[in-house]
Amino acid sequence: MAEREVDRSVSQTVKAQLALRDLILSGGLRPGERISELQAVESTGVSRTPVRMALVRLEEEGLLEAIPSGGFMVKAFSERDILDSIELRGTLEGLAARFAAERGVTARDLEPLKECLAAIDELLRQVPISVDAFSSYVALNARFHALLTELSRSAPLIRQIDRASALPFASPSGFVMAQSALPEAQQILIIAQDHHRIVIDAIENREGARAEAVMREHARLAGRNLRLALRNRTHLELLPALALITTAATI
Amino acid sequence: MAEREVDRSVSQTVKAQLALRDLILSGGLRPGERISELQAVESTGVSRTPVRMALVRLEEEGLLEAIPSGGFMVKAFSERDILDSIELRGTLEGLAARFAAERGVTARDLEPLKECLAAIDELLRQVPISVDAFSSYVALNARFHALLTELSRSAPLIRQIDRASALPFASPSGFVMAQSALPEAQQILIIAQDHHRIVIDAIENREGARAEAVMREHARLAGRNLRLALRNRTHLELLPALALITTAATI
DNA sequence: ATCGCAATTGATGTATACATAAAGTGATAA
DNA sequence: TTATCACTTTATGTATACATCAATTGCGAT
Repeated sequence: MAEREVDRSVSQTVKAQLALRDLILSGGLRPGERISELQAVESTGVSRTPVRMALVRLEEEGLLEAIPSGGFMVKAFSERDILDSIELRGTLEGLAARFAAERGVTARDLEPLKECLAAIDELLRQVPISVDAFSSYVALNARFHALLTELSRSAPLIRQIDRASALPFASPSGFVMAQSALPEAQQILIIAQDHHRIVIDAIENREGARAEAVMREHARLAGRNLRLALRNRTHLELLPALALITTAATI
Repeated sequence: MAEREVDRSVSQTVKAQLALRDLILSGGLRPGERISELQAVESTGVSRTPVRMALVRLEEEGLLEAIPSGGFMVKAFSERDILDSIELRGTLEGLAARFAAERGVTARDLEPLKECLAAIDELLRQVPISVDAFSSYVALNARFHALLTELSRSAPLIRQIDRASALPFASPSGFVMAQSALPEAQQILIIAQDHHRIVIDAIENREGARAEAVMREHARLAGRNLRLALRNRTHLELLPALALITTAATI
């Protein structure tokens, strides 16, 4: 099989999973539409077995829904679903922050978090934030959230947060890029960074309730971003997962 | 293939999943032990394809862990892992209760919940609680928690709670049976039922914070049950999932 | 013209064969 | 006696063939 130069270092299953996820998030499949395995075989270039594996994993991931009679379809999400998913993530991250505060962390544990904080501070120093700076922010923000989650030292919680953040519109950086065209952008990033600073301070001082509350509020910034982006209808193409949102307008 | 009368109404995948889950929870496989697919084929009587499907689903369920070089092994849990899983479920159920309170529910929505409440009241009226009554309680308790979760009317949250409760030791009724031999049994059930009553009252009065707090505390009863059962080492055989707990003693 | 039944088509669920990679074992050399 | 290398065995990952079930379409009867 030399029809194309495939990277044999990754398994066919992973390849199918990535290809199908991209296809779904890019809107190649409409919500509610049944995904035919044969059609998926054609799209991905792998055989049915890894395709089936990928479909099962994407269902667990939340992007697909099992059809009772068999097979899978693309899941549809309402705006409420997305806001709930964000609130859910905030609740879980709040629990992680509380665990970290209550159980205590060492100065060494906080080091990478504080480096992240400083790097974001550096980014926000430029007054008109460039698009490149937004991309850097997304990466740093994702790193900060991952480190904070690990600070809980709770494997079950880390696992659950990862699963809750798997949905792209529920992830900590899901709607940051949507801000890049908004005038409120800089203010929102400054507020978010203040949340970051506060949660670290609360954890250092072992203030569990404060750490939990601020992380909950922090997540709600993503909800504000979503509503702003939907209302202004600006740069919606920057939000890949928006193809899955079923609004009254699209029906 | 007439070697045994198999129920063809359920899929082979489901059959394999149930059989393997029972095998794991009953301690047939030791934590950390690699699950051979061929061995699983022998145990379940189905072919490799549905076995592989079942293994993937059990991994997503949290009972198995993927081995980097391929295949799966039985996951090991510490006592801390289990307590964290319970706290996690309590946090999610608390969020569900808060959603229900804040968004409001109709009297019709609460009807089945109150019937559940009354049925449990009836059960607790007998002074020495029989083992049968404990079994009935487990069923009613599971129903109450499921109904309460649905009261949130949030599909993403319901989904996440189901996933968090999939681990048997994290489920609302995971450690109830362990109480059946304890003298504190009746008191704990009375306290639990009081929590049930309070959360309904809070939801009716749209007291979101109260509903959330009481559900969090309610989940912690399961943690108390676990610690009691582990300390007394009594009727541990009633707790199927205990085979997965890696304590200092078992190493 | 419409409703119902049957047949055909196409889907998924399952089984198995094959290839590849990893792990374990044995032998040989230091 | 121990360590290393090679070989064998066995595992998983993948592909494909087959069976079964559901859905759709077409034909016939009312």
